[in-house]
Amino acid sequence: MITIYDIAKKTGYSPTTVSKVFNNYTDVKEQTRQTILQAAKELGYLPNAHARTLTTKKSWTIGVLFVESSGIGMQHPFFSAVIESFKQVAVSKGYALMFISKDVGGKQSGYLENCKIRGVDGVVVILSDYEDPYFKELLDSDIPCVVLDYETSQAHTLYSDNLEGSLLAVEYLYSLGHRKIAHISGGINTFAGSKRVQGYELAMTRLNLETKESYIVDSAYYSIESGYAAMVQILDLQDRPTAVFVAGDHLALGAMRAARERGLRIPNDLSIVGFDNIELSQYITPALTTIAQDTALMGSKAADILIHSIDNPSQVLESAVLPVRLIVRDSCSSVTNAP
Amino acid sequence: MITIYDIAKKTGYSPTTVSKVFNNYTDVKEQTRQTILQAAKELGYLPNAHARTLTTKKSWTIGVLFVESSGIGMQHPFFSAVIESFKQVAVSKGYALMFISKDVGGKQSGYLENCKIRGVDGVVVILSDYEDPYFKELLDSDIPCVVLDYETSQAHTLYSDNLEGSLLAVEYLYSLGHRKIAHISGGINTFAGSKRVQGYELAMTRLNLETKESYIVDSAYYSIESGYAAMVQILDLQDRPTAVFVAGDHLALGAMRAARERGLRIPNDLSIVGFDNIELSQYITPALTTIAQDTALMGSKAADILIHSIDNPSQVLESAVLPVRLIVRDSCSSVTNAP
DNA sequence: GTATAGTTCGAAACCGGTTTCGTAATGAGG
DNA sequence: CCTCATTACGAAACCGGTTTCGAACTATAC
Repeated sequence: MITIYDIAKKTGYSPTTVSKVFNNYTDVKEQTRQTILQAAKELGYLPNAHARTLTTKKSWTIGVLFVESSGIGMQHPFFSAVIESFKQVAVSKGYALMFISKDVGGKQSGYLENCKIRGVDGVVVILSDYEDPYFKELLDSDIPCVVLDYETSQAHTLYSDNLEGSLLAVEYLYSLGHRKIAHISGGINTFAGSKRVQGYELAMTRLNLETKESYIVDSAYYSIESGYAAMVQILDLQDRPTAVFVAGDHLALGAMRAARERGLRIPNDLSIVGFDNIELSQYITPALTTIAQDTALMGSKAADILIHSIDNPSQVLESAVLPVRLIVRDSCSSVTNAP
Repeated sequence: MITIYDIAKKTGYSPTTVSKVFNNYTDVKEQTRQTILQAAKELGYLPNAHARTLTTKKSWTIGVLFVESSGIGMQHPFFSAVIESFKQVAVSKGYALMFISKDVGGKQSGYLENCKIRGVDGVVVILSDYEDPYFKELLDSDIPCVVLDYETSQAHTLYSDNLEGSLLAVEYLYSLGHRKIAHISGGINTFAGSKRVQGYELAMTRLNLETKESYIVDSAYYSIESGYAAMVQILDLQDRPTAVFVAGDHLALGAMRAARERGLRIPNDLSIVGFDNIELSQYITPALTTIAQDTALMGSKAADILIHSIDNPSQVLESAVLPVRLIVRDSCSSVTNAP
């Protein structure tokens, strides 16, 4: 491995001067700078990030804390879309992304511990379970964090306007003539899930619609199976709804399947609105009407906030709620006048 | 930050001895070991990975080189599934994953350069374009690499039996009575794509079926749009096939849409077999019959191979081809006897 | 009591950089 | 020609660990 000492030896300058060249110090003559740069190129010198980090305390590494309960991890389309967008701006600013896990080498140790050992400059957090004590431990620390899809006063936060999304969905169904609108929730124990339920309830009362308790069925996960089970429950109702607002596209997929198996046609017999606008939603039949989150914006904005916070360790916490939009496709129809 | 020097000061032992405790040296008395461990716990000591890496030359970090041409990166379901599985075993063995990018801080520099600067112990590579000169540069280096979905004599490799997959697909269609079977390729410039074409051709000749040139249409990417365009081309053919083996599920999605828009019913008028078994494929209607790769196995095996290669830097290159299997769903039907 | 072997510990060098601070060389001004 | 301010450079300490090697100390054998 070529070090600055090798360059120093070759050029006759000291390691100090060589270091200064790479750090753009002004107190080095232009000519010597060129000489050193030239020698570095000839020798194929590459800086050693670990050595630099050791002295500067800056690793140019951002930790990615990215866990979701079902364990599919990176395969989760929403999560991975956000991280991909995050990564692009982080890389452009010189940071590398490193996955943070709970245990290192088989030994359980916690996220914070890992972050400290690895010396990350900041962490972007995207979890499905924000009750995790190891996550809280990280939050309580002084490592800059931006947490997504969650609300807390302890870190920078960024989330979509889930409430508004629910309003859009329910109002849209209302505008189509639906009055009996049910909701399949994505788990009120999750931040987004609870916001979406809230939004549903708010919309219903605003529209002067009765919010029956039986019309809200809570599914534990955002999985297709959960959606299926939830829809079965709804279809067994005495007073069946004409439309269902489902808190996630995966859930909606399962819900649609359940409806179909019961012989219901979508959208003719039952209208469905999803949430998330995952890639699949446009390719299924009928294409799913859904609420889209701006994952690209969330990722890039998260990176901006985090990096800014790393550069300026001020106390002010930034927080933003991102706009959502309704994407109308084919899974909803006007309610017929026929009984 | 608490260092071993702090522990040394507190316990009265030397930093050397403290270090030895954490590295399980045998020449330290059990009692002093306990004393030091106790002090470490009380002080909240955490090792500094960068300092350790600096001397040991081992970073306990594995680089993830993960790019695909359409730029969706992590959102690619196959890629992300493999990496997720890879990550699990890597983490369990004490490694952290770090994304390797081509440029650092806006400056283009190449993968190899990044790997060296960051001092990764090895790299797992999964690309759609293996012609990238920066990738070749990495291959030529002495950094342990395991490359997925590709074949090369310069690194450990791991890929699915694409050829066999094509055979399975075509033979299945044949068994259903199809004789006019077309193929939408996923780009012969990609490793998997070319293998799948080869497999298609091999199957056709084995079955004594004529392989018309017009029956193979090459699509540049594995995108839905490409599949759509390719299918349009096929449907314009004089002698239209009764079945199409499509080299990717995304392509198949586009192909199915094109067929549907032309008024063809699947599977009644046209049978389709896909490749990859992405999550969507089971939820579309008709559910897609496809060839499944074992992504979990690929990821975990890749990790095993790479880590073994890091631990034993021998010259022998491992290579494995992973089994695929046909997943029969609803997108194929027997060919009718009617003309 | 001495020789020998085994146990336990620490001094010091090293990994590859950064940064402070001092100094020599250079140039400007009078 | 002398003073003073700049400019250009380097010695040395430091970041937080690891590792070699020698020394001191203890235990065992004779």
